[in-house]
Amino acid sequence: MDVLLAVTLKDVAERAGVSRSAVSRTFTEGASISDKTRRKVEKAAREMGYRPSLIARSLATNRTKLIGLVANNFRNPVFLEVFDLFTQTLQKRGYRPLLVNLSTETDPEKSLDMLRQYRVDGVIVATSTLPPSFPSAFRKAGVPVIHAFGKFDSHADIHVVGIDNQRCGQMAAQTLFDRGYRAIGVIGGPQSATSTQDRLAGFEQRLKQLGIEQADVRFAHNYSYSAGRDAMIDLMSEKQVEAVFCGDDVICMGAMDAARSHGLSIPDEIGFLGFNDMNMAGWAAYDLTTIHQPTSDIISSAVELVVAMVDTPERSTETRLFPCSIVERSSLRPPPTDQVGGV
Amino acid sequence: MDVLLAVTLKDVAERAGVSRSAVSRTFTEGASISDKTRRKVEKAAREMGYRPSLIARSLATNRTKLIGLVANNFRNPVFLEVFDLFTQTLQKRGYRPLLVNLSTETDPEKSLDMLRQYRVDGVIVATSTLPPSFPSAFRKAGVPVIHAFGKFDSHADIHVVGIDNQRCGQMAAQTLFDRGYRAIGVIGGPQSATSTQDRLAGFEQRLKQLGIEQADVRFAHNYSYSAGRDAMIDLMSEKQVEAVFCGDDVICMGAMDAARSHGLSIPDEIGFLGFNDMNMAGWAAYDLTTIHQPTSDIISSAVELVVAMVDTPERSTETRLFPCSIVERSSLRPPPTDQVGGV
DNA sequence: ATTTATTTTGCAACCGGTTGCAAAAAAACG
DNA sequence: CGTTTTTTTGCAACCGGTTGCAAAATAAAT
Repeated sequence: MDVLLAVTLKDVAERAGVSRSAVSRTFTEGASISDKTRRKVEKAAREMGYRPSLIARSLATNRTKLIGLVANNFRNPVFLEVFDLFTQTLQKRGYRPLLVNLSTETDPEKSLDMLRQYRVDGVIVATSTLPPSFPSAFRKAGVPVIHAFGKFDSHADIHVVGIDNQRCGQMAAQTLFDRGYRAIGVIGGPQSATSTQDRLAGFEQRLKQLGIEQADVRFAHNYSYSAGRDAMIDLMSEKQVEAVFCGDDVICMGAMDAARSHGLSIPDEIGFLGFNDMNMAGWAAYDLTTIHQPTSDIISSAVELVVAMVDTPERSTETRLFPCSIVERSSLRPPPTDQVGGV
Repeated sequence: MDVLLAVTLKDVAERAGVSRSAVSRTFTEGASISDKTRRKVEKAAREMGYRPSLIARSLATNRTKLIGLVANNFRNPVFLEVFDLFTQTLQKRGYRPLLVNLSTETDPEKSLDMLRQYRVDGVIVATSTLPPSFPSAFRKAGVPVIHAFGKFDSHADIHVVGIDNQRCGQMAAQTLFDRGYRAIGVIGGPQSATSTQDRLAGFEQRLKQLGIEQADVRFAHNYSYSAGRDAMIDLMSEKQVEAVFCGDDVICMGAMDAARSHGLSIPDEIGFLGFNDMNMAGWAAYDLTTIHQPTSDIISSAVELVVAMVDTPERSTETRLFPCSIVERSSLRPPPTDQVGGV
């Protein structure tokens, strides 16, 4: 049998013949302790297999080194990258992610409550499908919070790290226009998502500026292949478009397969523009031209910010936006080559 | 400004005019408390926005309600389902997952240590690419541990929940044989993964029993599309096979695309059998015939078991295996129809 | 109305650390 | 060497809860 009762500070102190404070200080960064006692303590600790209890420390210091990570979109492959990056980045800084899965939770209040009870040092809300009121609730509770992938708001009382969705929508419209597409469809993400709304707004605005017909719009009811396929089937049943701008790569893949089953070839008969540039976008079966969202920038920035807020809770609200860019593959006609001197 | 200092037990007790114990009991399941005081306390608590500190409770009860969730495979889409299910299942039972990302961690000991310091109530190690010695380390430290997707061992000192990989390998071989494939290739997952080894062993054993040529084997160096593609390119350069059994659906998709770029059509000229039956396997561009791994059974069982172990740490070691099954799609020739009375 | 059994309550110790403060020890100074 | 300054140390209180125990209050039985 093994040590079931954890060895405590007191045990080590007794063995090393010092006070409990001395042991505590040995394991506290920057505390005043002589080399001699430190060595004594470390020896005793090693021999007994002592590890300080972060729970007890948290209670005393009022810092848990836990960061809540709230998401409601577990089935979308972008979240693989998101989780991977979040966990790694937090880990590197000595923090731990406490995951909250909101995908089925009926009552977001519940999880807010849960995170508060665990006294997390901060929260990162990583979703664009929750209303800003949700992250706000944390702020009201005095918990540092970042809304990653969120909407930046004029009244902005919470930190946002993400992209300018409206500008991305404009970029999408311009891209399709430049390649000669005129009859255009859109398959957005869930209509309630702020990212969907903003991208669509930018998209339509630019189309208008360019003076072409407004796009035919559908919304996928979630970020999934089948939702994309269904939306595309619906779109095709009603209108013939030359290109489709999708609000997410997975949705786009579903839409592409729907188009193919309908006998259309990509990009000759119909073009597709995705969003996110997730890993799979490069897979040969789709080889998707898409708008790259700088996920890893967003995440490291969000982590950096939330960690900084732990020490300066009242820093003024910031919005950090990163630029998106087109990733050229083969689901759209190529851009016109700039023939110098050509007419 | 809002309440920055959290309301404590004492504050509520004073306001309600009762002792601290009374407040504590109000928030403790099954404690002895009269309805009258409970109501008084609840009223005061509500008015002050009191939420018990789980940190303090953990310290006093020696239970954190945290379950460590260790994985090293964040980029494989199966893990979307895994995370989604794990977090939800734990949440439902009042536990929280404390995520550990081992994908880049050079030293697994570090994270073990971290989890111990947080005094997690239990650990679920969800990977087949770590040696059994890793979960064992938790056990030695007196922390309940489950190895999900792990290898069940004869000397089995840790609980394993997963599948019988060897039997699955046999099933794969039999399936390919039944459909008339004779020149067969295998693209396994990473060679060091126990799941890879076991499946391969079962596969080869069955081929031998069936008296056909041994398979040509390659290993993908990780669970990724590109690793699958590379392995397939390598395989094709050396030998012409009629069908390939892949150790994972993502690997399989990479392999399929490699075959297609090589001009082969699926399933007419080459067949593919995947593993896992992840969501994407049903996507039209691949439509993969694959072996279904009952992920959700494995996960709910693992959670159930780890939670049970919190109360009975010394329950005897269990191995829980769930059956796999073939999911018929279109990447393999159809099975021979059983012509009654036929020759 | 007593006596007895049951339920509810508060006291106080404890969980395992941290930290301000003053005393003790060590180092620097004259 | 004695003094002054700096560093190290231990004491004791605290973080915010839980819980065994005995006293107090209530309910049941006689």
